[in-house]
Amino acid sequence: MEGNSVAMKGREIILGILKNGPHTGYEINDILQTRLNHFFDATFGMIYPTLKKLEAEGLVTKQQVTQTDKPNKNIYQITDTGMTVFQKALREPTSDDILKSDVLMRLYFSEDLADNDICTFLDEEIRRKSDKLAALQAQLQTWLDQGMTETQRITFDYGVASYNATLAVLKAARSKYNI
Amino acid sequence: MEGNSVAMKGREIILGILKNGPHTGYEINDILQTRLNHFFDATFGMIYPTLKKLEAEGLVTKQQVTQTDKPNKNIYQITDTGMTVFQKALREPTSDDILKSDVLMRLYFSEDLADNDICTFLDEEIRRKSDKLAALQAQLQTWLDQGMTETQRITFDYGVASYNATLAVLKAARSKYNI
DNA sequence: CAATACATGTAAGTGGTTACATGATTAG
DNA sequence: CTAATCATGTAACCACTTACATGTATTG
Repeated sequence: MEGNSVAMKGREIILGILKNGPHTGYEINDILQTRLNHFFDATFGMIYPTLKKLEAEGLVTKQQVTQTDKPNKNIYQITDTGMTVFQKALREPTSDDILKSDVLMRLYFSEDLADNDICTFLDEEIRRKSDKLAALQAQLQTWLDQGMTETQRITFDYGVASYNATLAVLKAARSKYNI
Repeated sequence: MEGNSVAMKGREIILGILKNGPHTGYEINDILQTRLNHFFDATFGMIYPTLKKLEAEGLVTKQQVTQTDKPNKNIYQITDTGMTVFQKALREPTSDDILKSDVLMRLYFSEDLADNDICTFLDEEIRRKSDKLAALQAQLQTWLDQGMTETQRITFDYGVASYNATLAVLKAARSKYNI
């Protein structure tokens, strides 16, 4: 039906982040939540087990750091093997993106719903997307200061454009209801 | 961290399609691939087992139809219990949408990639999105003729807007490379 | 005095995906 | 002769998700 390419998964994505310097699981989550949030979802429940597996496979190494004022932490660093694995994955053919929108699904099926309910859905989504757009835009300057590649800029612009375009449709739809 | 709402899954989505009339698994796939394609991914490997579970739970009933010119088929119809389950799910609080973009991921990490490789990624994605946009727009008239609700129109407009906005960013990025 | 930032992990579950298996008819 | 349309299913796998468990220091 489609090509047999396989998307980069948590494994490769964590390797990619580690490629630019050693990090803790907590920091990896932070990067994922702020800069990649509009095209990837991360949870600690995925990050820590993946880091453990990566270490067992020899793709990363762990360094334990004892801290007195804060909890102890584990700093992970990518190995040469890890680097090779990542570089190979990066060059595979790309695969289709995957979008699952619960709100669009509700709208699709909402013919027997009251206008009031539909407006609640729309309002919720407008709020959510506005917040995400604001969060993304808020850290552009920091990102630029810390070093943003040209291709990372594309991912940023993509996010902003996507949020703006979909927000416009959502708001236009919302304005047709007198509630 | 976030609300505890749970998105509608394959189960509820199939019930939703069956709510508007009986269908075979094959037809359900068709609807999903054409009208909901931009916000939901369906495969036969998910549809048939789900239909089986739904039948076991008494939410749908199966009617076997023997055909001579084509393979036999099973027509599924929603039951009253199925209807109740669906209507309840529809009224739950909505949850965040989920986007996983392999291409944006590659772009994010592509600093050590040659311009040539980046262009390949961009071209692939432009092609894919153009095709999907064309496919979506191509069946607007059929959809309107067969009966499109106002809220379904929102999901259509959302798709078109999203494709157009992201295509614009992709094309602008592509035009910066002289390849 | 509550929330947030810092920090790491496990166990159980699940909602799928991928690959395989089968096969007739029709259109180009 | 090839591809597409019609049509249904299973088995194995797996990458996560959800929920739980634990704790300090700082900020408002």
